[in-house]
Amino acid sequence: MTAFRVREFAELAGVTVRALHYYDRLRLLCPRRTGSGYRLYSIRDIERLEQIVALKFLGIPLKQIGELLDRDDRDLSEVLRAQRRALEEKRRRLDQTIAAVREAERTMRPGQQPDAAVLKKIIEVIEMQDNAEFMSRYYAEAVRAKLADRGAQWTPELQERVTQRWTELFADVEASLDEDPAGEKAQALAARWQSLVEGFTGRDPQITAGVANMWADRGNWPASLQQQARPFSNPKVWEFIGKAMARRI
Amino acid sequence: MTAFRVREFAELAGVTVRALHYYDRLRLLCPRRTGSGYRLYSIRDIERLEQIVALKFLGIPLKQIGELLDRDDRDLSEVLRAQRRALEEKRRRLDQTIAAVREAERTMRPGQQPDAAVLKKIIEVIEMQDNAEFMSRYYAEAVRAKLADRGAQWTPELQERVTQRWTELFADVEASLDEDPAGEKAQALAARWQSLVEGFTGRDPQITAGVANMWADRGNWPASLQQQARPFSNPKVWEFIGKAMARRI
DNA sequence: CTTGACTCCGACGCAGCGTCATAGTTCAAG
DNA sequence: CTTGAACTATGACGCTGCGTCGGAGTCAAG
Repeated sequence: MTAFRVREFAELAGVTVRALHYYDRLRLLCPRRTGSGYRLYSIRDIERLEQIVALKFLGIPLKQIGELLDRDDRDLSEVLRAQRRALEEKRRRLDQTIAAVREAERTMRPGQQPDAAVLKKIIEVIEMQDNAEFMSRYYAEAVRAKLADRGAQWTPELQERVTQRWTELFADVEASLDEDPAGEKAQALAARWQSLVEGFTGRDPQITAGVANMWADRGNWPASLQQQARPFSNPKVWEFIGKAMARRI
Repeated sequence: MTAFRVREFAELAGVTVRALHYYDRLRLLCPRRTGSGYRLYSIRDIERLEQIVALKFLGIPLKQIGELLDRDDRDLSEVLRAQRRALEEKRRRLDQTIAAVREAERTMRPGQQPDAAVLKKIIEVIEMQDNAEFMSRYYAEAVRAKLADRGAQWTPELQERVTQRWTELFADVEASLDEDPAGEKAQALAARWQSLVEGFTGRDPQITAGVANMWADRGNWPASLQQQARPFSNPKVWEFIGKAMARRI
């Protein structure tokens, strides 16, 4: 039976010697040995190596590959499905990231723009991708607010108005959870959402401070909101709005 | 001036305390300190942090982010362009990977197929993606050949014929390097290429052995090939064929 | 026997933190 | 003032998939 030593085998197979050592140590691919300890690879080994490379290419961790190849049953189809889904999700993210960079580049064309404006574009996209981070935007605003001047002209009347707008919007969104996020109704809700965000956090710094504080300190939420069993905590609403906003890009 | 300690700041900004520690140690974001060493974050810090998060989101390494933010000039647009291209390339790869998994899943549906066949599908795609690995396919075949029976019916006449076919094909490809890889001519070349590969490596194991040996041992290439200043080493040819093959998928 | 080309194994490095472990700080309640 | 809970700081190891030494053994040729 013809056999190869690591170097030759590695070149033939298109991997590095180090990788073969590593697979050996992980018990993924353990060749025979000579009396003096040299590795000897044979035909069985190259087939197994090809399988390893193929699965690794799919982004499956080596540890899992080992289990897969040893229990040679139909785990594989399950793994493939799961991996494909993970890859597709990754691609969705990647697409949005690319869109973000394009947008940033476009914004930059004028040339004299400071980095800040460009980077904010990116941040917006980040926040749309993940509901948790989506929320963090308000926290970020909250920081600025706290640092500016706490509750300057944040009158109880204004607070009431803001609260009411958000409450209504949340109620409307909750009532529309089974709509298509790309559909008209959802897009209208997304537009309202955005206008609320911009209207209150973008214009008047004093009002910004007030809104931000409201978001930041859950304990300080007005009674009208607290009564609703923490309405802002309904993840479905955030999820829905996240999707709808994503379609607006 | 209002300031925050790590925990609060981290929650407000949507990152972890550990990350802030890490950014500090990398000199990316170094807040002020209290007398006893506690970190104190202020408004400047959150802006910088937002920029860091944005750039990190694009996949730019932290080290480079530090340099970018410190030299606050138009390096940024250059970086964005480069990063976008990298992301787009990544996306291309991802697409092909997903296609590979889908194909593998499809092949698997019958159920009784051994893993080997499924994984080979994936390997084919891997090799199309990267010229270097594309070449490795022949090396892989070479291993099997060497392990089978060296040079069984690999007569000099046959060797001459094979050599001539490949030589012709290489010459034709080299002459067409400025064609569109998706165009008719290129696709015809790709078809010839594939038929050569399949015709000689797929059918007769004896011939397979011979061809494989030819590919594997550069030193043994027939004089007719060696004369050509290592024609198989012209990376442009491999690149072109790689692209053309990719369009065939 | 020497030389040069391989081989072995062990260990550190990288990126970006997560996760203890150990020790000091702060602040309010008792 | 003390006590305890809740923070904070630093340091070190872990993870992935190897790349890259470094010291030491092996093998075939000259």
